[in-house]
Amino acid sequence: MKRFSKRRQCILDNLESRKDHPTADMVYRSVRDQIPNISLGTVYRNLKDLADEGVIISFTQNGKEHFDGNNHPHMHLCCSVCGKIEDLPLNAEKYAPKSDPDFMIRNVIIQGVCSDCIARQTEDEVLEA
Amino acid sequence: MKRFSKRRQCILDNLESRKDHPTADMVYRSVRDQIPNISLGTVYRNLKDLADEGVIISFTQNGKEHFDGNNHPHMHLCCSVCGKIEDLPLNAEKYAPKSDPDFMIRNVIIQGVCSDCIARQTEDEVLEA
DNA sequence: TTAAGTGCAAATAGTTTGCGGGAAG
DNA sequence: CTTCCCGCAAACTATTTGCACTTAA
Repeated sequence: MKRFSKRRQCILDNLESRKDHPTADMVYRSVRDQIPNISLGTVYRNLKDLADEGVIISFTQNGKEHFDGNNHPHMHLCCSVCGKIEDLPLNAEKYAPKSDPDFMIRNVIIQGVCSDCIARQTEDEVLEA
Repeated sequence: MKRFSKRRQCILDNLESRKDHPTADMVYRSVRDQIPNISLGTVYRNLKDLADEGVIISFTQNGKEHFDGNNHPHMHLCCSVCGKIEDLPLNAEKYAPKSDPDFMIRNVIIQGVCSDCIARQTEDEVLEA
């Protein structure tokens, strides 16, 4: 049976209290304030368990796994240039796939380039010319 | 200037001709039929370049990068249990994020559990009880 | 008491990169 | 020629895991 360990609780509290979308390493560094001898492996193990149980959300961006303690249905807008991750409200009906209407949606990720980075890229091209 | 190398062309052709969403290793194994001495590093390099140029799409699922030669706007429905990846039509206008209407959408990923896996999980729970 | 959790360090998996040789323009 | 591309193997990064020891229940 799953236990209610101090570390697990601390990791979950940390994740739920922040509004960014940290990686395992970011959670590790933050949680050491409260539990200085916690190990990175433990952080990875607990985050993985919590994600498998559906308590938290996880998704990969730029080769790194990011975690989100907010498990209300919402979307993630991700800019592949600057790496910014932003929350968006989710209209679940809108996304319900016709091919599998019972598909249980856990997370929706919109990947692309944000308007700031589009502007920056256009500038760069002008400079090159 | 970017060259039009035989390997790059072969990798792109391979990707465009298939309707699955292969990993670098899957492309590598398939492309060796035509170019037996091609190296895995070359496949990685070219896939990365093509993705950076926006010629192909890439996204990470279950810790592995998947590639898609179909760059018409569409979504990916991904089951985190069985790993199935399915294409869905996308109406880009409809999904334009309100917080950044000019955001250039490259890919939309819907993560969750497909109905087959939901059914299988329910079965398992009955067996456990 | 005892099964689950943890720290530590080693192992793994996927991907990237430096370099000398090879090919395209 | 000269610049980019490739094969190869080593390097790197993020993540997982085995084991002896703790801790929650």
